[in-house]
Amino acid sequence: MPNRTINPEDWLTALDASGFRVTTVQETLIDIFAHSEYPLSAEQAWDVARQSRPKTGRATVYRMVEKLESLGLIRRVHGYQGCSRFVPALPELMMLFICQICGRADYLDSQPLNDLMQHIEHNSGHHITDSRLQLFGACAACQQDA
Amino acid sequence: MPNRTINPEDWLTALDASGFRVTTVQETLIDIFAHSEYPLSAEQAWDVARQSRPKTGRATVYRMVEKLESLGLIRRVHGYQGCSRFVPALPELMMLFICQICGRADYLDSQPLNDLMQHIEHNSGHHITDSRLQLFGACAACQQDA
DNA sequence: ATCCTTATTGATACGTGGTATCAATAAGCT
DNA sequence: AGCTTATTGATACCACGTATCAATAAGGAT
Repeated sequence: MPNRTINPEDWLTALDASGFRVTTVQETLIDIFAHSEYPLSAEQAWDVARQSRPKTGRATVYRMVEKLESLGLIRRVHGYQGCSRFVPALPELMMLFICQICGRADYLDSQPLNDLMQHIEHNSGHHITDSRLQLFGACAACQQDA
Repeated sequence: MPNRTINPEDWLTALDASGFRVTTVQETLIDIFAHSEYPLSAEQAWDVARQSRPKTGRATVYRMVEKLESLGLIRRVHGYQGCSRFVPALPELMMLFICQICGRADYLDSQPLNDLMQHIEHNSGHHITDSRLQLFGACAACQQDA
């Protein structure tokens, strides 16, 4: 799904570097999130995980999602189907486009958004520390098919 | 909270125009959402509603929230405290700034966002039908106080 | 390689936010 | 005022997520 390659090894390295133990569940779940074609909820990831690792616990999946999010490796998608799905986080690509037809996420360069934020800071007097921009519609590929 | 006046009468008119019956619960809840200083969850609105109308049912509040949202009169805030709070919707002011200190929402003119979207449509080939931009930080007033 | 410590896990129970059901109520037309 | 039917409120229910806690397994020390 991401229009840039995600390397699961990097995520394991990041966990290790943060002092966490590297376990088999983690490897399983990281693989699932890093390679998913679509935004995944914890529940969905749990289903996938149990296919290859049946005794995986539900709480463990939720814990992993929380950990990956707090480490900035995945980020929440605020979509029409709710706000409980996650995609890999790509730091320089903060804008998400979600296709309402195929469900895939496209990552967009955030520079225009940064410019917009600076403009707003200047005009409003607010100090902006974080932003969240998501776009919805029909992706280029799905428009072709229609 | 909104930097523009909300008229509860208009909401009742909108409900009526859509063929819904106008009831006392509706008036109560519309007043609550239209006049709240902060984004409100259904649960919070329920608490407030029961102060003046004790036998108000929980399901009724959820139903009203859904109705008001589907009519475009309130909109969901996707914030750090979750995604279950709502603010009055102001059609021309689609960008929300949420102050992390006082919790208030500020509505910003959407023209720069529209320009950004057009730019992205042109560059990506996607057809954008909806957008959601929220900004977080410290509002001008709260910066003064600090 | 084995032992030891302790982070991590999985099972269970629990909590919260939201929904389905359905009889009772009350809009609003006649 | 009476009738029809949308709306309501109480209850039960469900889904998603979290707390608990004994069992397991990382991974450093020996």
